[in-house]
Amino acid sequence: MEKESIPDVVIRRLPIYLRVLETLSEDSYGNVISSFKLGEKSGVSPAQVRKDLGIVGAFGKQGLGYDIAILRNKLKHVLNLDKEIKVGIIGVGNLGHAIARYIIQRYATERDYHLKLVALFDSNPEAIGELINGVPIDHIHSFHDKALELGFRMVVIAVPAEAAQAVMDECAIAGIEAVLNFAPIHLKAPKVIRVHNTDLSIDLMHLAYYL
Amino acid sequence: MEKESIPDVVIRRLPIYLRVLETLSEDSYGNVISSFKLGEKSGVSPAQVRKDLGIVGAFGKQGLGYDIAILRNKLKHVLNLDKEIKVGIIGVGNLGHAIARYIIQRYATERDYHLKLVALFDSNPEAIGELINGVPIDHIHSFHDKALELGFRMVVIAVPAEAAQAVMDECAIAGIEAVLNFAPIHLKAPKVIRVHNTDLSIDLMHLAYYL
DNA sequence: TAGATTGTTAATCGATTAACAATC
DNA sequence: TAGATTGTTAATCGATTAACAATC
Repeated sequence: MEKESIPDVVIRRLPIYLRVLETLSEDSYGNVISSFKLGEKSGVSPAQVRKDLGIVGAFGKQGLGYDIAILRNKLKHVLNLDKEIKVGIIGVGNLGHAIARYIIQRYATERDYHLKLVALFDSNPEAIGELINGVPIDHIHSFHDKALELGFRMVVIAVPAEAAQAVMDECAIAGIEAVLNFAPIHLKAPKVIRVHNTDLSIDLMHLAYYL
Repeated sequence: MEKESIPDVVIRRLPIYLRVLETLSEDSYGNVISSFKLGEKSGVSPAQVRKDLGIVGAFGKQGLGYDIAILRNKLKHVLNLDKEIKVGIIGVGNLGHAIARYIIQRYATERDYHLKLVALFDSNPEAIGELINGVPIDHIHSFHDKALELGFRMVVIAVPAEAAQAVMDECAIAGIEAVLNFAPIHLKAPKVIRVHNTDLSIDLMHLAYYL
């Protein structure tokens, strides 16, 4: 249960399990799912599922499986998703726009979706003030103030590669703790910030190998 | 050099190395980069870089490092990126739109960007016929015909979760070989199709653990 | 009870790191 | 030559899989 004791590979699979459980949740209380079925719907082996769940302290019943509602709550708790998580987006171009709308829409339509978009930033003066589903675009200069005012600690970076390191440096100063980086560049960050990267082109190039 | 002999973890890092080399390429021929510098700019250890490059058959010179132009070409060749790769997108909502524009824009502005968007598909009759930077949106019903006609073997799925498995089944029938899936669901596919998944919500939930 | 499925251990497999002789 | 950096091996580390006793 200690932070350091759960390997990142395991943490990475928890949201996948959670996603499966969420699609099952209508008919849930008292209901049960086996590691076989959960694994099948997650693309993970049954043994792996049981190992992962054991590691995070989620246990089932022999002969039956895991109680869906209990498991769902447990996974949410481990992932910090039992409280609302505020997110800011820096860079509101094509991709930033799409990401913003995606998060806002899921928050609006799914009870129990705990990611809330609270701020948008861009450097283009033309864009400042524009509302995306009610959330205004602020100038990047006000990032530090807004971060403190609104209290978000998670940020999505969707600016061009050239601007990304400067943005990351700003994040570090503002005390941001987690960054999802869509800019196609490896960012330097203090160790206290957790950075994950995702890059469409890299994914496509990776796939190209298998053609 | 045999397909089966290069582990996927290694393949996954090659586009990252390539991305770094690309930013260096202006002043390249005859120029050289060490595993230390390449590793630093990639977020990978120097030992790892040397191991990876050795595995794919890219070699440097002791005391100097790797010739940038030669290494770039080698990596492109290994990744199949020395030929043009045609890509289709299924699902042209927010995300599909953004992905389409991103690929088209990079293809238009970067010499040496070998991913070419050749087709877009959606099921919404309102969208059919619309052009995105010159590429028309076709009805999903014509997917099979268009895939054969245009000859693309790589597809991005950006439809809602409910529609994704049916789309994947269509891909299998049409002989698609590589799929990048943005739908938040684990898709079943024949083993001959390589499927990679990317899901914004899962990335954010993963990060939430570290808050 | 009989059948099913867990939780956990041990075995296997694979990836990363360290180290250094070779050599440019 | 002296300094730098590769290529590769061996050691370490960590993750996955198999198997099965425990037990619902």
